[in-house]
Amino acid sequence: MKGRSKAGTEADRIWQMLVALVMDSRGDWRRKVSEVTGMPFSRWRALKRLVDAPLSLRELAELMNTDAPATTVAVNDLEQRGLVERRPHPDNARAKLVSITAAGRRVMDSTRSIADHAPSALSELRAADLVALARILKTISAHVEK
Amino acid sequence: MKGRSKAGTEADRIWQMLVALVMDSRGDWRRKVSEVTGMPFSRWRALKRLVDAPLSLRELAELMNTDAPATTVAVNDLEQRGLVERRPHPDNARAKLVSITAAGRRVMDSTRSIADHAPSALSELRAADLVALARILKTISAHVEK
DNA sequence: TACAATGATTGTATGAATGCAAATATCAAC
DNA sequence: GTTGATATTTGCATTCATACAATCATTGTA
Repeated sequence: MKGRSKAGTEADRIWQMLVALVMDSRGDWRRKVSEVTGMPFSRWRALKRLVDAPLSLRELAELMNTDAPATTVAVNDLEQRGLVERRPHPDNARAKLVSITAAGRRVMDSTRSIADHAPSALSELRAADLVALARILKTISAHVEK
Repeated sequence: MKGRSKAGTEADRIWQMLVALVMDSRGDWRRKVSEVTGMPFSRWRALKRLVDAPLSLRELAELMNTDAPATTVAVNDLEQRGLVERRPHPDNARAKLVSITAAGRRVMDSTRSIADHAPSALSELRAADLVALARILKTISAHVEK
């Protein structure tokens, strides 16, 4: 369902470089997110998916690549922290819609500015490359948010 | 020590975007590395630091941001798998040098080509942006490897 | 020599991620 | 209305990551 049967598109190779780079030298980012939010990193990941629109637990589970029980536990936790709300699903009495609260948005904002040193290899890029990189990443991020 | 008083903030912000992007949508990469190597992801991370040069346990612990006991456990595991070797430190009888074996290098090679789909936001970038991104990442990676 | 510091190890404890089994309530189809 | 599928929940079991206390040998130094 992705019109892309070849495992090796150019975009995929670039993505692998990105992932390898970040996962290898990601350092303390997870740790810092946990410290700032006071909750496990996985909670932050869940909360992030709810920024744009409410989701059912089923949808959230799918986005997170986990199963329903794990999602229930995560949402329970987030709800007890007052960061999300469970509301009945308008079209389906079985499902529940999970939406982020104002407090939840505040938590997400607080992590947006977490300081993490760029590896020297990045900070020593030519200025033009930095600008280009910033622009490209902005494009990607804007697209991902949707 | 890093000639980076001004460009640092910009580079750091870009780095944060990179990290957030990857950490949020990294999907199954960790999982796949574990599957291919048959060991926890953290072992791969440790092994990666030994590719370039042998390290003492102390040095390895510092690079991984963990403590000595955790490092001992990791090295024990890697040693039992035949991926690293412990040798006496030439200058310090207390320390031991951990070096990667041929089998260890083979494991690292096997993970270099792990397929991971790029998020659609990335594959839909303009061709020129993809090229620029690839070039920039190559520059960064080459620098990091050193 | 005596003593503090270093490097490694063993053991223990805790928090977290992940996956599975089973129960409940609702829906959709027949 | 009975039945099978869907959505959520509870509970459990396993594996990992992480941190800390305590021990032992070695080193450097007073």
